Amino acid sequence: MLTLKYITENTAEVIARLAKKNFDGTGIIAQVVELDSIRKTTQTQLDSTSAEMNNLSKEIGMLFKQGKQNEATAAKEKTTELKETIKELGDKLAETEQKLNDLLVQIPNLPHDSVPAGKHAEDNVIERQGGKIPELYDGAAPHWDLAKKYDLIDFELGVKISGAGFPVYKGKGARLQRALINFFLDNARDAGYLEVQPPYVVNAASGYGTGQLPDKEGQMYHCQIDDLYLIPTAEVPVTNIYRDVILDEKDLPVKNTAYSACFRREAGSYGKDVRGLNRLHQFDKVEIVQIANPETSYDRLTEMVNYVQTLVEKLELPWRILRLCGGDMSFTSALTFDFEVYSTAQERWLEVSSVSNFESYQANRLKCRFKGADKKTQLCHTLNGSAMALPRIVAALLENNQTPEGIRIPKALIPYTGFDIID
RNA sequence: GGAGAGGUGCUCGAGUGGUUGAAGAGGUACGCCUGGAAAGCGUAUAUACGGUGUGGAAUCGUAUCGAGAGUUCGAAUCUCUUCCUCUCCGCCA
Repeated sequence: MLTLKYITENTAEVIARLAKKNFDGTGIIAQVVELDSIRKTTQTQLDSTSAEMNNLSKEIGMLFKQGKQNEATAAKEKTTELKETIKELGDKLAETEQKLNDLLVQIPNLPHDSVPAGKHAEDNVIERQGGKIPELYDGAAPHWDLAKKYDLIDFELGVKISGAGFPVYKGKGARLQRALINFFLDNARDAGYLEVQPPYVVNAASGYGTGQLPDKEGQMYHCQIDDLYLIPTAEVPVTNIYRDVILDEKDLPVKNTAYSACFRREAGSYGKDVRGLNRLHQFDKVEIVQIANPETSYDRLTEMVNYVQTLVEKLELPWRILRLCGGDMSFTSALTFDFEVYSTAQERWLEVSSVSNFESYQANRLKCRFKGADKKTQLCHTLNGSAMALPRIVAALLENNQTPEGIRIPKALIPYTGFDIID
């Protein structure tokens, strides 16, 4: 969330910038400002009353030590009123802070200046593109047909075992998955990311830390008995490594990568968007995360985007990078680039990666800070990106590389698959 | 799952009701000392919020000894709840 201080010191600017995200902040910001001033005066009153109480307690202690029982007992009587005041002020402060927090979590992150205005996906700006869209032979098929033809993925079997959206990968289909995971992890390692294996279930505190809770609770699977959530992305456990942590400035940027299965309930999505591998309840993804110095976080973002670009290039897929407009960006992001690859048989672009700078929005919730030479602690910037999500990559690989003889594997991937064609 | 022990600052470790934000040690930083280094000596070394205040600073108050609630004039110290760790037993990939 945004910091209270920034909001109250830059109200006009905050409201103006929120408008780019199509968020009318006029009312809520006014409420925040008012509650904050109540909070401050209450805090001041509480502090001075507590100070009075502390002094009185010390006096009483001294009096008892000196054996002046009567004076001590007399002094005790004075504390009753103070106690009540402290209780009242404390309750008021807690209540005010709760209200403030409830408001703050409803305010989205401020978009970066370079974010284009716009309301929908059509308003996103194509940053650059590359690769070649192949011409398919007569009789070329969408990936769900190819998956069946070559017995790579069994969607019906997944329905029997779990339900829709939980496919079973088989044979070369399963090996292709494993190859891609290793390919992505090895590349990330070579790019300087430390590989970590995080838990796939997280507690509520972690969900709050990265912003899935409280508003997007319905998107995660919840194990009620243990009050744990299945992760929708490795971003959640990996970023939460740095919750309540004060890093040393010289250790920045922190670069982590992780493979994980991801679980998303995605309630209410039906139709062609969810056909085949386009949208699943469980899928595999390799994530990259950086914790950065605010001064250089946009350099880090560029670095991450360039890195992801090398992946789609090595996979020989037709790709393009979109700079998301204000209306299409996530709640928590300040600037997001989406990667899309072209799915030739479906004749549509598929989102395979989203790389974002959250600036201090997540870090504020996480309390992820760093301390530099000046001894001051300040919030880090957090960034993350998919590098990459497997299902749509697989969809595009199958469709774009199909030939009458079989599906050919891109060169860079062959050392990982151990085969060069699916036939 | 059963029985027991414990959770204190960057680390170790004292502390069973009263100037304890917290002894002592270690680590780290700066200074002194030295031809240089070690040793030695000195100083500093948490976070948040609030007040006063500044060019940067500084300074005062409040809170925090796993978390939450309670007893008390006063709690790291007592009570309750909860989370976690360790040891032994059981179960298990």
